[in-house]
Amino acid sequence: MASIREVAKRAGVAACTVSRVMNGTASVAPETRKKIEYAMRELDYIPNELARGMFRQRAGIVAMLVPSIRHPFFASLADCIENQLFFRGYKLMLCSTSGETEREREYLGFLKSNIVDGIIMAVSSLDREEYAALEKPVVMLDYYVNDSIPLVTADHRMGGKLAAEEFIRNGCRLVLHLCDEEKADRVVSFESHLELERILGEHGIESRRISISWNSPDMEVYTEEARRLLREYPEADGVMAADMVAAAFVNAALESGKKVPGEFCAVAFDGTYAADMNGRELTSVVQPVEKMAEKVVEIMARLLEKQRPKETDVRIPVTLRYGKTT
Amino acid sequence: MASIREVAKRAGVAACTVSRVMNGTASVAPETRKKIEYAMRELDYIPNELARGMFRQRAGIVAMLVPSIRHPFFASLADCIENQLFFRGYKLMLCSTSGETEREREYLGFLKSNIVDGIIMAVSSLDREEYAALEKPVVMLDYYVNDSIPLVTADHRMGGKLAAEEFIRNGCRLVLHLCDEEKADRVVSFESHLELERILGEHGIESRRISISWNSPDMEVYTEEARRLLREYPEADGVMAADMVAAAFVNAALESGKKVPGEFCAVAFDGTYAADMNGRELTSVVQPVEKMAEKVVEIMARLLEKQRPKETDVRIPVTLRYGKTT
DNA sequence: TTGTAAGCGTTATCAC
DNA sequence: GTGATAACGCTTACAA
Repeated sequence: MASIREVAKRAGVAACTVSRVMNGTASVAPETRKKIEYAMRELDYIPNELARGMFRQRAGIVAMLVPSIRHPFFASLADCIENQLFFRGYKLMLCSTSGETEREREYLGFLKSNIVDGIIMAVSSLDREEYAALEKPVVMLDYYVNDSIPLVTADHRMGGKLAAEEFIRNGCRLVLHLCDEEKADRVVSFESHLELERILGEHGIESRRISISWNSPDMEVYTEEARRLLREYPEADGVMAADMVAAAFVNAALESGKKVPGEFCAVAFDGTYAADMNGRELTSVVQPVEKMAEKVVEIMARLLEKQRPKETDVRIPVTLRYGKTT
Repeated sequence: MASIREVAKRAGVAACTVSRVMNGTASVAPETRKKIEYAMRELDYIPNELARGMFRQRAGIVAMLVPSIRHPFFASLADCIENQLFFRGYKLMLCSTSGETEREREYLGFLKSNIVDGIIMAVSSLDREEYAALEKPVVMLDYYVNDSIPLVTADHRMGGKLAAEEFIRNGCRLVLHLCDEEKADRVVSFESHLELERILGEHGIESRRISISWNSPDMEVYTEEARRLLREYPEADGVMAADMVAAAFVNAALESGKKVPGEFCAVAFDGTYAADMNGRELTSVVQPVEKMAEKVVEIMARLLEKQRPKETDVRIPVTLRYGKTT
């Protein structure tokens, strides 16, 4: 691997001049430039980004922490984010915590080690203090830390409202809604559940909040759980849950002879391709993944350039997409 | 960010002694060690990996190139690979080419720029020569380049055989099978199609090979295409395709009043969670993602350590999982 | 056991 | 317009 000095020697100039040609940081005589460009081509010279990064103290890499890459929602989001980062010249390091707190912590350490320049958090199992202490570019998805750490999230309250209204329109009497475990009350997405409960309550409709872990998406597990819950709540006639879980419920309901819709309604939360996979497309609250990715990366880019982000609390409207389950 | 020199100054020693403590590269007097460890803690010192990488000429990062992160198969594979890399102290940079050749080429450049130490290719739209010219750790999934670039792949021939036998058992007469575009004949996965055709042919069963692009998985597109093809081949009574595509076919077939199975059979290739999402789980040829990831990373790790890999052509057996579509 | 000095490959500063 | 020189933070001879 040719170094800048070898190129310089070959072109009969000093290393810094080669650098100037590459970066256009100063004017170089046309003739000198020619010689240098020739030498570069001849040696098939490619600058060493590791050395550049070392000098500038930046790696050009942004990490994204997710519970599991396989999860359709995070996979979709990661895809969009990678794309946005790419256009701005950053690379994506994708880190799967598998729901392990220790692993999340280890990944966070990448910031201090200068392995990455910033982190996008699509997972959050630590205490606020730990995130607050990072003092480096961090953008949270779905988890409020404090006013100085930007937050981007879908408008979950609105999602809960849209779902509730749909259940009401469908005349449901008992709606199950599944959220992510105990820590649920720390994330913004929990608002959809609160809002759902509130509105349904106002209309005299019952609801049951149920915890489920979805660190690693597995239809078999979900389906088994859905069957169990439908046995436990035989009068349930509605469910709100993440795409795959909602799909599992629809399958289980059909299995047990219920009509969907009619006797059982489902509203999928997220609205990724997973909500479409079922023969009957699921009615879903769609998180605008693309737009979220744009916002996240826009903010991250500003932070990386040491600028203050334009917004630090972005709530992006969701929409209700009508499918065949309500 | 404290540097090693600051730690050294604080502990009243030279920088190299601090380095020795961190890396255990030489014996250090217990007392000195104490002082250094104390200073490190006091300054909250974390070594700068960028500088370390620069010295060792390695980033500690492996890139994986995929057509789309969202695709269930690649998402699953990436998840396992990230996990395997993590245990060996490497990080994963996930790169989505979106099917664009130029973008693939740009990502490959990461090797020469020292941005990553190795690349795992789950995509391949370039000519063999370009891969052969890389001269750095590269492991191919599903695409044979030459004997010196290791290849890991599921045994697609076996997959084709298993699928064919299943169609035969089901008494199918015309089987559609969908593969990825023109370049299809360059990847090992194409063998499943050849084998399917061969065996079906031997049994006097017709088959049609159909090209489809799946760079970005989209159920709507697939379903529309499935409907169209079922209209074009009304006598079709079997299909082999990637999970999501197979699911789309099952949905379309049911829509058009066919019984599944009975009048129409489907064998999904891949067997990710996507094959389970449909209420009727799809009969599928399961690629052992976990095992593939293990092999890939094992080989990559050896290459990164400048050792010769134990195997350079790994074909991992697939299995047939019985679902409700045959 | 420890320190000095050089170097990894790049770029910025300051002369000339 | 160009070249020396130093610096980014770390590690490894080589010396002491």
